[in-house]
Amino acid sequence: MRTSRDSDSAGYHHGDLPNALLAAVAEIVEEKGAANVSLREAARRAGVSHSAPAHHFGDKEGMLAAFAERGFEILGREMATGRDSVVGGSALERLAAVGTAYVRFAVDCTPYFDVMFRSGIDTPSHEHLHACADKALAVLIGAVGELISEGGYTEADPRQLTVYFWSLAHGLASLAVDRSMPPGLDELTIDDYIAGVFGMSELFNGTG
Amino acid sequence: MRTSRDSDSAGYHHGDLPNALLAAVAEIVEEKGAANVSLREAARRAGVSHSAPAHHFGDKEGMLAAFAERGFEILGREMATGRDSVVGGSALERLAAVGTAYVRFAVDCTPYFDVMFRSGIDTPSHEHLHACADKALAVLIGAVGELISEGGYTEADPRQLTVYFWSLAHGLASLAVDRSMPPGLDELTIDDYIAGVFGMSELFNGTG
DNA sequence: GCTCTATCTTGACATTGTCAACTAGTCAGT
DNA sequence: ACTGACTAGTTGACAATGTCAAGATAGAGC
Repeated sequence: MRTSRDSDSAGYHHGDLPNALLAAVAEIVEEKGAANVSLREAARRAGVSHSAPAHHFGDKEGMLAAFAERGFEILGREMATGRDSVVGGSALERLAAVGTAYVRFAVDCTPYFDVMFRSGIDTPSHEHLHACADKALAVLIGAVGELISEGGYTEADPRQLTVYFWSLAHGLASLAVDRSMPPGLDELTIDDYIAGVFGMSELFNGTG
Repeated sequence: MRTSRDSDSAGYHHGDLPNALLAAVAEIVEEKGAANVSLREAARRAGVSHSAPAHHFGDKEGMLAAFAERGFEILGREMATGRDSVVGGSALERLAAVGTAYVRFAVDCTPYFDVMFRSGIDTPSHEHLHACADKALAVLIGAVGELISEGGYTEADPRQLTVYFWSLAHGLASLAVDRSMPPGLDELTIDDYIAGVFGMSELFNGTG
């Protein structure tokens, strides 16, 4: 009978309900914020009954967790792409590119960022989500590792350095996402701040 | 008739309902997370009817905004106290103390931090809240200003430097609050990371 | 006394998350 | 082709929530 769903997608009744639901989630977060996502609204937009989502995601947190997983996959890809786009550069430049990709992801894909980090979802309690998060962050950890081995920061604690860069990227991302800069600070663009913040890191010149 | 409310507090029926409600909010956020705060639950804990909160805070967001205002007041005080606790130190040391207070606030007063930054509340649309936020951040901005004037960073853009330190503090605070450090990173304590992250800043030695 | 106003209560309504029971397609094995 | 099992989705119900309108209550000012 193939309901209203138009075309090709394979599957049983709907076609590909999980994807349709997650697409709806993205819409809703964009329109009304991560706090106002509801299972029923997502179901409505996907054209199914109000309790269909539960069969795929269990409950509301499950749906948000699935959405967040996609976010971490995208984030990981973007960071890797950023890193690889630096050819012939230093380890510090590659690390800055990873950080830049992190912030750009938050700004360009705010719905994902919001659900991943600011929706109150308990990441560690969702096994697969937790693994996705670790996998994405491995890109950043790897870039820090390269900085240590190639950049001569042999005395630095890799954990400290990782948290330093991660904090920098995550903090700037958070500030950029809710554009509530104090007066005077909103004159510069996000890109200015990205360049400025990661440019500061260039003051590290192997003396650490 | 003075209902169940026991003692001294002044006022009409309840005594001091706004304070009682905000105290209830703190409890609820601590127990069930910022996403699970409800007007009715707060009313229940304060011993009033389910729609009493609306008369003080308008709606749910209004209640969270009032709670967040308190958070910004505390945060501002804590940062100022941190700054003033450094006697005879450099501007950079005072700035590091401000940042440390920021992170400690997030860790020690997580309910406030969560509602202020991660509850989906739209700060700019709440005038008084916005002012409170600006006032608190003025402490950080001031400390950056001192760094520039006293520390010899005359070529640095104060906006860039502010966002740099703010990102660092806010990012570490966020990471610390949801303790989802990747494997290996959770061996160090929050205090280790605070010291490490703000210690990196000491690599800035007036050459910027 | 009386009125006025701030404070709080009651009752209602639509929306939500979740659960149990049910229906409808689809496939494997015979 | 028939049966049974399984997957996908529906229907109906329930308690909880945010919000609104209307009423009740208590203190202030006169």
